[in-house]
Amino acid sequence: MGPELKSYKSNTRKSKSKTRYAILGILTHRECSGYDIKKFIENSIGFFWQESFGQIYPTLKTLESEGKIETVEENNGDKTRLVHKITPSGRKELKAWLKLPPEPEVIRNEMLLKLFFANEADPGTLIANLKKELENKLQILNQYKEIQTSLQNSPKENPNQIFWNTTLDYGMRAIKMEIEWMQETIQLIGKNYQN
Amino acid sequence: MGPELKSYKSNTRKSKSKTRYAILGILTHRECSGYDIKKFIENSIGFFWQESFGQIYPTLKTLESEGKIETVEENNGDKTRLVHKITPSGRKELKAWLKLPPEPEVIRNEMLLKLFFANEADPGTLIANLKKELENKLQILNQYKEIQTSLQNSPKENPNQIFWNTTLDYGMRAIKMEIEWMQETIQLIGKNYQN
DNA sequence: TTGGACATGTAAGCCGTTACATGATTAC
DNA sequence: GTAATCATGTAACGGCTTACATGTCCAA
Repeated sequence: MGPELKSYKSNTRKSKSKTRYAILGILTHRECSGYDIKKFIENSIGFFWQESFGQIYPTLKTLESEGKIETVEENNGDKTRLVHKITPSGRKELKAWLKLPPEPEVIRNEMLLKLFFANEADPGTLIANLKKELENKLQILNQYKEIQTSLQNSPKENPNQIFWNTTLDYGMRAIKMEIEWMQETIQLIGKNYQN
Repeated sequence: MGPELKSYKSNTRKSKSKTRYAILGILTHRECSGYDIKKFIENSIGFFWQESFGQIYPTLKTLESEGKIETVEENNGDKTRLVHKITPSGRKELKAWLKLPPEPEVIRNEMLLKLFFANEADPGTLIANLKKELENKLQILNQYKEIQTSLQNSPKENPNQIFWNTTLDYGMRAIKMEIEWMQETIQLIGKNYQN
């Protein structure tokens, strides 16, 4: 029973997974089931953050065992929902994480990789794929507009509003930049092949 | 010795790793050692693609065993370099991959995740972190200018030039967009806290 | 009655970083 | 002489997607 049994673990977390923080953050907003969390992610932060059930459910178990959340079974009829609430300890951990500067991201953009090597590609397919990609981005822009609506439908006086707006603004700018770049790039490359 | 021994494997590749294509693409440009490949990635496509030695060396072995590249030992003195060349079979696989539309990316932006939950954050730290991030981005913009120089120092008549330029143009636009967004967001949030 | 949404979970297996191991050469 | 760069590799481990498994409720 020496001091090595004390949880010095909490100071030395080397885990890189941020799933727990995404969950804790959502639970500050409202109590949720795992299923709700997935839905919330999809229609609010889905354009810059994704989680699968395979991550969410086990993480919820872990968070409960650590006392960061409290889980209550909610029954109506035969149907069971596990509703999770953040605890003071969980909120503390979230706040501590929010203070840390974000870690550098590993970025992998397959479209750019293909374009970089496009001298080996078939010109017709290249341009067709870029146009397809442009269509995708235009559709995504529409999805953003839906998220915008969904975020603005939250109650007035929502103290999150300014942060949700700036976050979404980032996404809007990013997608618009991509659309402009694609339109110009398709033109430029098309012109290049005509000569 | 039935037909099941034939390499139908090549049609059913389920692997998601694109390391092999990055390597094959680079080897169309020039023959390289694994070390060279890492360097090339760092100072040309590093802003949208990263690979570690732990991926590169084993993938080179695999590619050689599949006949997609040929490896020759180059000795001077005690020093040994393994120089890899792409084979016709390797080039064929690269071309086939280039035809496929890029797969949807999983995007995870920790900065945006933190901003989204920033109502739980300490305002001072939040703004300090955003400013730090802005400094990072300004530095990255400078790195892009170095890559620009490095890419333009390739021999004239480089048929890759147009693709390298458009790729870099994407990066430049992206980073400029981020810088503008950060400057405005820092202002906006700062103003918000004063009231 | 059938499909879709709600709801929770597990397990396999790939992917990729990181740390480790080793050694030569070059520049200061 | 010593630090940085060149050079090649392996192994552990964690992270995450995907597929699978199971069952309810509701609407068309």
